[in-house]
Amino acid sequence: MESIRMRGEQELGIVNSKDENPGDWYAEVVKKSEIADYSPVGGFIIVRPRGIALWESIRFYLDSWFRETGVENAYFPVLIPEKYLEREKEIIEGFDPEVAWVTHGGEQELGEKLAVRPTSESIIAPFMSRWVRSHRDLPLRLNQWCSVVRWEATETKPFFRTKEFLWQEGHTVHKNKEDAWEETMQRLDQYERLYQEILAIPVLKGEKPEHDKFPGAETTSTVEALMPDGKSVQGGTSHYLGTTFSEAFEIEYVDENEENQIAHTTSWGLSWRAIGALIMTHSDDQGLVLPPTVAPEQIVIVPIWRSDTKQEVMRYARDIQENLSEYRVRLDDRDGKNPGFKFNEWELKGVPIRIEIGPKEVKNKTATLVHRPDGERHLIEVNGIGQTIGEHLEKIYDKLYQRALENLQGKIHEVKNEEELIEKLTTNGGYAKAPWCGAETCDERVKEKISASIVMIPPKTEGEMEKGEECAVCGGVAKEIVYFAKKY
RNA sequence: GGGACCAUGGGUUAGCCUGGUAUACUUCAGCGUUUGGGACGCUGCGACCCCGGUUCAAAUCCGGGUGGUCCCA
Repeated sequence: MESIRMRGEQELGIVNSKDENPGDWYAEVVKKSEIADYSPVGGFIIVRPRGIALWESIRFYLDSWFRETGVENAYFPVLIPEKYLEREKEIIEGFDPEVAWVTHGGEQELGEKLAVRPTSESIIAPFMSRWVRSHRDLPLRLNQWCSVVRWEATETKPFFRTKEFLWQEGHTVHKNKEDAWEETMQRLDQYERLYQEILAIPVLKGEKPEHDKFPGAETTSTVEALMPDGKSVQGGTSHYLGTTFSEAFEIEYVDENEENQIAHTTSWGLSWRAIGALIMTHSDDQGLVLPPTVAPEQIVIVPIWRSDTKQEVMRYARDIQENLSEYRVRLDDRDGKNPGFKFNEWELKGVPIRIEIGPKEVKNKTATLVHRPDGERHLIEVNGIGQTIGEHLEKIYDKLYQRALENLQGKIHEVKNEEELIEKLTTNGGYAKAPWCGAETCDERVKEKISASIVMIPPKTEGEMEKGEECAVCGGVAKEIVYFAKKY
């Protein structure tokens, strides 16, 4: 970093520091690593191929897990008639302020305005109602990969908060509460798995408090990820909707005893915010850092030659490239760019492993291998390189996960009163684990004071609360332990 | 919901206070020389966020937008 600055006026790499200037740093990483650009319309972004590649990886894993567990993909239209949206009272109340409306087709004003979907319950539920007749039709599990629009006035940030975002939304119908609840938890577990096994980010699972549920939901469950700056990201949510939507849209079935029954539904979604969490968690002042699981290139080979050695170096490098064909590997054979330039460029773009090939490596039948996250170097035998690389990729993944885990573990603070809560969250960030009475006003009060709020209520199995505990905010009788945090 | 700062070729930037021909580096393209941590020479392309006002004259001053970043609630 210093060396780049001292080199003079040229500025190709990242100049903002993640610690000192996280906002500018994030914007700079996103743009210079060719992940995304800003759109001319505020709050929208243009996602470039390297960015979409990340989304496609996420999609690939999640989609295959969904399929393995009985989910089918479908597609519903982007425009929803106002009447449909209005059928479920809480949906319209919850989303009304941020719905974008289509009022014209060409110059012609429409008879009924059409909502650009902020979520699709209200267009999917009526069709589920038509398709579900018998208990034999259940469970019905549909998912769609699409974008939704929420016209939030608040400040936007690429991937974390954009007016349009890509996501998947799953919608299911079940016979009873038990089945629906199981579904909700299964999807939440899959989100947890995505973060922990694919994105190298540890998460906490829990429920949202009553006043922060998805509109119309009985319960909203969440996976929360902690960013290095101490703010929490809601990484994915899974809702048990009870019979709210079944009642509004008449999703009923005939059971084994020929009795009419009301169905129970769920919905669950994960958006490209996961990409934001990914970038924010691992990247550094050199640029992007990606786990091998999602990196568009897992390995880059940089040949280093002089005119008299060029031919043999290049031949050797190509051999290695072929030996590594089971991985996503790129040979950077550009002329006119020297190795140092290439090193920096691929570090900026987050390629997990760099292989340096020069005359020395050719002579000794070796390869020099460098880990992106920390510059760790290894001189390895070219013999069996495929397997060796596999081991190193795993090592890199573990390094990233471990680092993120340490950040998380060091930032969960148990607090007993408001003073401690404020002190911990304003100085350290992270989570303040506190007893809470259940009143929204207490959450509001913390929000007004330090703009932190309850991000989740952990499962009851985690740390039973002692009898007679007091709410950390108002001192009243505490009902449960909750996690407060500042959030993205 | 309130406030602060910012906007000049693809990127970084000088000029703005004190109005007059816009500076440099880099990227990019071409040619040649080059390659173990951001090489060099020559040639070329390329910009004052938008709308309005003041003025003989606006990148510069004034007003209003739009976009971005941050802080507070």
